[in-house]
Amino acid sequence: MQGHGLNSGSHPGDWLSGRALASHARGHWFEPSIAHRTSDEHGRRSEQVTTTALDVVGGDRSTVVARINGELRDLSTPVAPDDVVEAVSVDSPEGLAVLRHSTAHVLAQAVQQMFPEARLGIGPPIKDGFYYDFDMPRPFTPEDLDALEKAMVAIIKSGQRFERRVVDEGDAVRELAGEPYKLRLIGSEGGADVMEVGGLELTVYDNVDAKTGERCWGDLCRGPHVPDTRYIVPNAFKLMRTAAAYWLGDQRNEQLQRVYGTAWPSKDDLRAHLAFLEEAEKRDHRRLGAELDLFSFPEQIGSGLAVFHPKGGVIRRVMEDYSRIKHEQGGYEFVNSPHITKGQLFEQSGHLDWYSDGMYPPMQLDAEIDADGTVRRQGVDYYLKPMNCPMHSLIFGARGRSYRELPLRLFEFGTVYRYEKSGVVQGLTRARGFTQDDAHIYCSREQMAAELDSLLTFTLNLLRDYGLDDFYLELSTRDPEKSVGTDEEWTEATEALRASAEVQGLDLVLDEGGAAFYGPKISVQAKDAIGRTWQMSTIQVDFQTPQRFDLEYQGPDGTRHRPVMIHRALFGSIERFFAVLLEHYAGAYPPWLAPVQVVAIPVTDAHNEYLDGVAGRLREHGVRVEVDTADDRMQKKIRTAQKSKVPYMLIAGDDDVAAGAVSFRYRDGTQKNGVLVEEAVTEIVDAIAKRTQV
RNA sequence: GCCGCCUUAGCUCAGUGGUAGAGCAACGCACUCGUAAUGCGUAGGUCCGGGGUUCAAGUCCCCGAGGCGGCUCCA
Repeated sequence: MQGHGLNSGSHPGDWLSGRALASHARGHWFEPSIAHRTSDEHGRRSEQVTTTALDVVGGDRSTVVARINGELRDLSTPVAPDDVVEAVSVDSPEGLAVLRHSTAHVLAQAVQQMFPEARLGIGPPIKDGFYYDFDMPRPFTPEDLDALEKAMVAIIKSGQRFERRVVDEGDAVRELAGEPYKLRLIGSEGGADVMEVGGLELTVYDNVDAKTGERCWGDLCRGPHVPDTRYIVPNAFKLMRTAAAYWLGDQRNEQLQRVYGTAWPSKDDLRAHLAFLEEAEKRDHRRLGAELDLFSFPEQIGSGLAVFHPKGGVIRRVMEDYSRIKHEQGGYEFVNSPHITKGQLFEQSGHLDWYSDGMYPPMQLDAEIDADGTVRRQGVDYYLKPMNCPMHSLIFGARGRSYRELPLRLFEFGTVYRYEKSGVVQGLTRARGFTQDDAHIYCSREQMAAELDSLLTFTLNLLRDYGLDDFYLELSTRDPEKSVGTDEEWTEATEALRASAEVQGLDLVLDEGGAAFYGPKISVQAKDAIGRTWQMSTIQVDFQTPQRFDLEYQGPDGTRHRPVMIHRALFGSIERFFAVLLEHYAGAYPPWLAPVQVVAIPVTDAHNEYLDGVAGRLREHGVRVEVDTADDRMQKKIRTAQKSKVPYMLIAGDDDVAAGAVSFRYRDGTQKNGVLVEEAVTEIVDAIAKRTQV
């Protein structure tokens, strides 16, 4: 009972502000019939009938809040005759967020029941659920989560009402004397973003026992909430994990203990969500990488540094080969640059000043120091390169350049090393050594728009060739605080990017102020087979590097001009793209990418020789084929091949040998028997050439 | 980097402070079989590394490495 809290509500951007929030709400124009305005100037309840939003749109428990004149409000909100009242369903994004937010309150109440010393942080709804932060005497354990879930169910079943109460700042401060973090929210800390009190008033949501009317708990919160805790379905929420999190997301602040939960309108929805998580886990590239023998991270090499095994190496090589061909056709020229460089290069580029924390520390060479510590000869620092752009810029500047050479497109599979902080390294998606499919395009200001336009088309087509086809684009614009260059340059580049994006007819999301210091950026976001979004390609305009490297070309008028530089990586990094494709396909690659495209399975070892011949025919066409001559039964070989996710199994027994045929078994278990060898070869070679999935 | 958890055979995992286990994979032998596991056998271990407590440590404590989940970060 001692816990009074403020809830700052949600982080902006996590919900409600997302694009294209389809509303399931129905609109109602309230017709005044029996209602009377009831509030007197002292706010006392009168005996008159109060008409609330619930009266207008409620009754159905799937309606959790109302939108009154466009604002989300509690169902208990009184409405006036000319108010426009819409029901907001728990199935809508807004309604679901309210359900999750209310569930977060129940969690916080349960935590303070079990741990009276716990102090409240913030507890917003997020994608798929909610979290709540607590200052705890000790971290939560998995057993705590079980116990908290049970306590939450008890709270839910007791049917506490969420009651909104407006408080003035003085009352709020008194009421929340025991909640230091909430007090800090009431003060200026965190700003309006976190306060979320509508900018006008502070409100507390009290949890009131349905039977006794006793106030059980409360939290300062903008709301709105579901009418009572029974709107939360006891078996449709689950506490997922605990983690530490910095107060207000700032590394300099205290670390609080965060509990993540998920909550849904129904048990089936929860079950579907858990099934999705299970599917995602099955596809996890770290798991599949080991299962399919594609790559590993030997501890002896170091964190975040992968080795690719033969099967992973094949996939990687095919990915690179295809990309090379496309880049060659796209007018790129291929360059190479070393992995290490003197630090001076990164001083010139500016990276050493800004990003040295993210670089491996230098190797000092050639220094001579006496026994007494006197430096006899100054050494030179060499660094592993964390990016390729300075090297490409040196190539551009290696000789005088003509406008006739532009756009000059320099491409390299450039391996870079970044000293990622230990806690962020994650499989192939966040490694310390990785290879970018990196290119830098040097062009004139006049060429920039057309170049960006064709580049974006090139990018999307390449991604489509690898099997990704559901995209949206994100445009990151200038942060005036952290950027260089003139307004004119930025506007021109940003508009060129925007225009090129619009040509594609894809959704374009604005990432205000998200650009790097040197220029605006477009990134391609791709959805994978189970609907997860990955940031793939990035295209950045850079005015800064050409200046730092004093890059020039001679124009048709004979004067020197500064080129514009476009950075672009389509895979981002090969390793990361490898991981995305692996998860996208769940290891069941289309034939052109599959490390082993065909496994030939003899019914008995008497048919080995025949299948060796078939395999030979396939190899003539460059097909990656293996004959399984192991001392196993045929069924076992099928199982083995199936588990390795090979696209084609070719089986042959006496019947096939007699007919000069083979029998197909596909990954989905279907079969096609008695196919003449030549037809089988054609089918397989054809699918590989066309890069189709089977 | 910060917080929490984890690390036992190639993989997935059991294992009360008292002599290290299983399944799969590998290898050998037998079996010769028509669309997801034939049988029998063999081998495989610095219990992540180092230090400590203890008569005794895979097990308890400390330090380090690596991993996982988050936070912060991601040129």
